Amino acid sequence: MSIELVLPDGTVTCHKEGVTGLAIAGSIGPRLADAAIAVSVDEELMDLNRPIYSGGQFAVITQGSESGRDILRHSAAHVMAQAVLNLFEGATFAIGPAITDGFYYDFDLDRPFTPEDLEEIEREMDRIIAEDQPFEREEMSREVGLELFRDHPYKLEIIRSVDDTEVDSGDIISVYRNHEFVDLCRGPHLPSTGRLKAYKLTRTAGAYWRGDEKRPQLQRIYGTAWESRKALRTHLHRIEEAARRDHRKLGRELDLFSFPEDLGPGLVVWHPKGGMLRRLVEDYSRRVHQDFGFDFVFSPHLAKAGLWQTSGHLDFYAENMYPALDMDQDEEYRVKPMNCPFHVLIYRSDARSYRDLPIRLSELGSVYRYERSGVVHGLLRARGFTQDDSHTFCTRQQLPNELQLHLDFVLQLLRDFGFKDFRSELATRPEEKWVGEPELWELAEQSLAEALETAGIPLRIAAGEGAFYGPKIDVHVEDAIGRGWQMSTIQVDFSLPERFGLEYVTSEDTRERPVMIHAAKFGSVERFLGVLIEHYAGAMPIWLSPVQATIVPVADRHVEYALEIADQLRGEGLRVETTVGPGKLGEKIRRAITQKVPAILVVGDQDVENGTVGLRLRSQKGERRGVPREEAVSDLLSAAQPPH
RNA sequence: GCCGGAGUAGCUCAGGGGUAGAGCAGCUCACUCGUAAUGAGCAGGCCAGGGGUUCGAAUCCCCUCUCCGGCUCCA
Repeated sequence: MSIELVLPDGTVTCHKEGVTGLAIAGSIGPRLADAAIAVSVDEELMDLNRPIYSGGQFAVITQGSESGRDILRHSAAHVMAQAVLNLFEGATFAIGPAITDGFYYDFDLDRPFTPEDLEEIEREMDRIIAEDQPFEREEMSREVGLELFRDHPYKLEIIRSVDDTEVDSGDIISVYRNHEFVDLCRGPHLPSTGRLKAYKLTRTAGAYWRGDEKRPQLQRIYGTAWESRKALRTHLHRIEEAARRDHRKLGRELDLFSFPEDLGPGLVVWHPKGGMLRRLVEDYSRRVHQDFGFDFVFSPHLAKAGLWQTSGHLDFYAENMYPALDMDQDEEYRVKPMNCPFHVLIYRSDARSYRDLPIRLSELGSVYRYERSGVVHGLLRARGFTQDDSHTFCTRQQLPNELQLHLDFVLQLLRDFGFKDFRSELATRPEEKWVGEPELWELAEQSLAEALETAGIPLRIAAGEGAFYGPKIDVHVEDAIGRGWQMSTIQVDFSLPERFGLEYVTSEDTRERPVMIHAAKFGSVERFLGVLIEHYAGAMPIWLSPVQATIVPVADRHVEYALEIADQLRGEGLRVETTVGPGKLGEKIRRAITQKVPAILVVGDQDVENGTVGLRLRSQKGERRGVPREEAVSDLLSAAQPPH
């Protein structure tokens, strides 16, 4: 019997049944065979040496590809587990997948791993790799598997939970064996351990079995593995680069903000430079909200517990809320974790007609959420933060247009701050618990999907992952070093209008419920600034720089001229500082550069005489001498224009 | 909250049972200088907080707090 395999370029090839992926790769080209890690037939990944019995779409998975790396990392995880079981008496192993940029494996043993343990494990891994042990796939019945792993309770649990449909023939599980080591595994794997060229164990951590804190805590070891030493080095450099950009470090170095211990975890104070940066971002937000037809409202930080009862937050959000405050007798108050109930009350403060809709209420609203002590992380995860929040109330007919408008808004905003690559996630109606009408859900989901398609934003549909009260989209950006961040969120809500009994009068003089759209464009102002600082590595675009230009006089006799130029720039609305006082020229310039000031103007004898400046811009290499003063001013002014 | 690591001057870090050190930053003085650190001097610490062991604790032990890396959750 022969089988037909279709190559990615459309070529149809014929092979004997039972041919291996490696043989096919070899028949295409020897270099391909060298780079091959696995193959796929109709999307099903298979080991290189596994016989193929059915035809279909055929592809070779090579080592530099993402799925090739996944396989490599998964094999690295196996080798690490093998090393750990060899070295640690009584250790048992749980689960060890490939993850973004690396892999981990969870173990249960009577003590945590130490940094020295990692070195020893690496040595044992090196030995296993040097032996070039082949990975051999073996299939067996569930019963045989249960017997094989009788000493490893986590494996038993996995075997019992394996879905019948996962392996074609129902009751069959697969394991991979290399020398003395055997692990339950779907595969595929590298042909042999010797193919692991570059890996590194990076850190240890505690992790709950199946991510459930009620279950045993295991000891996790993280590692990373790459197809070459060079790729590994590049990755380690990227990690260093990320550390260099850490907004907490830059926040201190650039004197933007701090987290004083006396305040408490997750609470930030903004220093003058950071305050300026934040104000610029917020001013931008207000401007664009106005452009898009939003109205501005304000609300307090507290409300009676009853409001949170009506809104439902005390039912499904209580664990993130701060405990009740006793203010007046018998009356409890709660600090707000969200702004929506306040905006709902504003809507409800008057009888609304269809002529009033849509009503778009916006607020830079500070909220407080109780985050567990282990999760706070600088500006990215704080306990007190400010949302550029809005709540739009519209008719169901207006919903598609409104969603389009919100998405346009979000994309303009993210683009204006220098983000170029977006993707988005659409969370649709959950299977079980949900409110509203199915047609409305569908309309909302469709409008969101269409809006994203029109905008050309890659979309992942998270089927059934929506909240019970409505579908939502999250917009993620990719930063300058390729990390993804979730920023904006647009959320449709069929529940709150119901809970608060919101209505409007239609043109037929009947009553209808409005639909509500929650939208946070930055997500949180703090978090957005944190991401922005990391994206730009602290070197903000000139329109956002707290100090846009530093004027440096060469000697004391040039101070007067320097101040004159500073005044002129300030008069044009630029943010300028002048370095008078002691210190050499080089030192002052160095300071301005390390403080990431985008423009440095040096003035000396020749400049005073000719009415010029020396201009050093962050965006250009080196400096320009003798630039006419007016030219420098107008250059700076045009460079400092905000995008909107 | 849980697991690991760590808290020494404003910052970055050394020291590790015998009464605290460096570099940078700060202050003073001198130098007045043309594009990434001039030199000298001065000042600065309840060694996170509390308890214990000891003749003696920054150092060893216990508890608490905070930070870092994860788990979980999310903006």
